[in-house]
Amino acid sequence: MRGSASVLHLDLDAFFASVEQRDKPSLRGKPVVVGGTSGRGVVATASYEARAFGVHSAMSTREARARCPHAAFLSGRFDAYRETSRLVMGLLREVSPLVEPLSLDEAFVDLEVAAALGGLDIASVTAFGEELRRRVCEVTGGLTATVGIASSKFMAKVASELDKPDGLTVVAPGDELDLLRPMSVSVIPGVGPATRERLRRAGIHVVHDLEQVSEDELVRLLGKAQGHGLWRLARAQDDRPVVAEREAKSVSVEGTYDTDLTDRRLMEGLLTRQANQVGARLRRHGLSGRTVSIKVRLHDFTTLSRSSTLPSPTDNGATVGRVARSLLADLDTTGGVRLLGVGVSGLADWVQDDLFGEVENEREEVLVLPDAPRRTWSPGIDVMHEELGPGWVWGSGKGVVTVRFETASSGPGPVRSFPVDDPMLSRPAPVASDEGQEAATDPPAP
DNA sequence: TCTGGGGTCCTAGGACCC
DNA sequence: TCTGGGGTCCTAGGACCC
Repeated sequence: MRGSASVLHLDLDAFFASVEQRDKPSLRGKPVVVGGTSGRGVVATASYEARAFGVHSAMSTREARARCPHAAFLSGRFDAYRETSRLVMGLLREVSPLVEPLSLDEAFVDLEVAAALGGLDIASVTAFGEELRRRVCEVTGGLTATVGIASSKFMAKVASELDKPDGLTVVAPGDELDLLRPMSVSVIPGVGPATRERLRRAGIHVVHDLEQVSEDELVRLLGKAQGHGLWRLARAQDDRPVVAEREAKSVSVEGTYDTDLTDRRLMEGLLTRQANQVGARLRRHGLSGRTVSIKVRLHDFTTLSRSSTLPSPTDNGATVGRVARSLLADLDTTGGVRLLGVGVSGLADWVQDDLFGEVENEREEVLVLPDAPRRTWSPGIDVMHEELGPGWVWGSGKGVVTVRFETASSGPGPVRSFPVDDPMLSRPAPVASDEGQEAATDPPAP
């Protein structure tokens, strides 16, 4: 905890949904839900208009549809979110060299090293925060952000929760405990449903209760790391620095399927494809890793993981796939599998020279996947019509795709329907996804 | 027809080494 | 014959975060 309010936390409000409302004028002021739109999807972000109907993150999309049937349900455009995030992070780095992104829509900024800041008194940091919010809105084409400023990361994050959306809260040094004491223990990062329940059983509900418990008692209750950490945070003691560069520790791809898988050959084919995506991603970031893991979620939601560590790191999708399939071979999947995933950890930030040419003949790969539809019209994605111009998919089904023709700068536009295979209609090429790259960058068959 | 995807960190036990 | 520690690596699972 510092002597001045010099840690800033910025949170873009309802980020995914707000990007959609910016780019789709007909959705402004309306409930928008971004997330998985198929059978087992969950909500990633709900606009505030949808939250008014009780829709929130992590809720199943089915439940969200029941609560707010008239909302627009969109599958998400991650290229657009990444691009908008890039603009915001760039702006933050202009105001301070020390910026720690937490996700696409959140970051800490260290104000102690910020340029153009008169002082770290309350009036100065408040003015700074307001100016930053104004510039975020400007650079993103109208998105709002909520800012919290305080003497530590923990308190800055708590502060940014207090006046959402489109708000600013500064916690003056010295006021931390008065603010914290009456709050639920779940304001503390790391206290989720399981920890909250253990604390509840011990009669600990709010931060003030936590403060009364000895450090030894907390360690006994929650374990070493969490016990010590919680004891400190309950006293607003937090000296974690803002860290600009954090290196990735793992890379993974997983998927949940609409119906449970029972065919082992199909599972192997899916793992193989995921392994190739992991390999492509490793190579794109100049990484390689030694430990290959698979994740298998059974029909009853029990989740298994298996891993195997190689003698030297790899970024080769075929190698990852071979290990992944052999790990699957040891698991009993009778009853069905709802999720499969492949990951690589133990990363090295160097690519190993392939001196021996990967003596692997992987071209007998089990590719028994059903042909993917040539074009899929997920709700919300951008499309281009040769005569009508740019628009977005409103919905599709029964061989018809419905498009609304509008852009961020056009005002609400008209809706038209087309056959799904209409040659006039196309999807703009993705910016930099894993799709289609893995096959081309795998080593050729001997 | 409950329950995503991409991550991080921690714990605990066993192997292995000194 | 019996008795040690400590440290590191690996594996599986769980909690948590956005």
